[in-house]
Amino acid sequence: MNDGAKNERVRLSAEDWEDGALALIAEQGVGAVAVEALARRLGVTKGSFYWHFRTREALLQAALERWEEYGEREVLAEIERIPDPRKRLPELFRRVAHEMQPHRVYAALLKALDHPQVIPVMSRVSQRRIDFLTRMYTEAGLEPVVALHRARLTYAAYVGFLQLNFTLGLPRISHDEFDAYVEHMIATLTPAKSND
Amino acid sequence: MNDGAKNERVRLSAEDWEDGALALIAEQGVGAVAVEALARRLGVTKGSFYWHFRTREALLQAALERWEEYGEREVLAEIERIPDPRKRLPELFRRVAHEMQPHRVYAALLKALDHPQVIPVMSRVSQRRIDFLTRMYTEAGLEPVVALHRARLTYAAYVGFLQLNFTLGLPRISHDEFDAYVEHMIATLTPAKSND
DNA sequence: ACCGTTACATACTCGGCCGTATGGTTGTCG
DNA sequence: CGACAACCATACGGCCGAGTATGTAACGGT
Repeated sequence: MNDGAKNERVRLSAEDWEDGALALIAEQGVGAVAVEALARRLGVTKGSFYWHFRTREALLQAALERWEEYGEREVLAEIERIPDPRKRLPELFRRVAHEMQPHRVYAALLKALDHPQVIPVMSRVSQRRIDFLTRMYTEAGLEPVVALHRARLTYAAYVGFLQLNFTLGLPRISHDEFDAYVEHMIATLTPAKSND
Repeated sequence: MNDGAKNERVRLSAEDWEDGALALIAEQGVGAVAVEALARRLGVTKGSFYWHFRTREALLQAALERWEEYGEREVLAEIERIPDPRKRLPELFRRVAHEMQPHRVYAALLKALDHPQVIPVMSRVSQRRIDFLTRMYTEAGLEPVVALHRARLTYAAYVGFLQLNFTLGLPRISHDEFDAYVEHMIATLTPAKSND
């Protein structure tokens, strides 16, 4: 079917531009998504771009929606397959902690919350994730109200961690120390095994 | 002495421009700090600006350093005067939770971490605050390593909260619910009173 | 009263980036 | 093999914001 070779002189599709935009966002932030720059990056010129998209805004919109679509999904589904509800959250934390790539886009979008286009996207994504955490905490035995607060706290810690660590480069934490930090998080934020 | 009337046609000083820049940052973000816009806001023109500063970058630099200088200071000092170490952190949390103004600049700067000038400033400020938290946790009875992790977690939660709540406007949390959230944070992150 | 310094106005240049216009090339299908 | 559509290049117009050049008004000291 559609062979997806992305190198050499093949004609581009709208999706190629969207992927390119997302790559640029991950590397240099939303502000770096300029038409001519992206065109050079893809080995073509503006003329091509304005055939696929009416405006730069349209590209950003499409790219963001594409990212929102293709986000999480697998991870959360796998977590829900774990039978013991109390083992889900620790597993989720460890899983999330050891993938770096998906976070780069999210972190870049956090830095770009002045651009009005990204706000609704980030709102929806964050809200869904907090809802998911709330469910997990509830099923792990917390009262509904407590679960909601704990979910917010957890997700805030996640967001803040992203900012502090690879946006700011706070003293390059070592790999072992990072693992210890994750375990500390689990111990602090996760309901203890013996509890009700 | 120096009458500080900021209205009407008085001559401006460099500090006035810096304060104006900080106000603009708090309201519309770092990107909104444009020379001509700021000049209009102050009732003058560019001509004035380029007398006080060599470049726009210089203004930003000065404004950021001014903010870094005039930051926290009183709050942290007051906290340290509380005799019982275990009562300090809860008090700090409640204090911080009920001031909104100082956070606006910090939140705006979080959204502006693509601008290379703000990164070192934010790094220093964040690092100092984490160090402070680490000391507080240690004095409250935590092991040094645990205290460091807990401090990072706490500060990450703070940063994340800012992003999620008045950068994104996640479902406008009510005042009462917010207080409950803060108490939940204290209960979760603060060493229990009976413990060692 | 004068004069230099401080503070500001006005009018320009210049570069970056968006968007448009138009013409050329590469496919593919009857 | 011609024709129509998909895809791209080149060239241009225009806005916006930074920075420069230069002239001018207020002030403070002597």
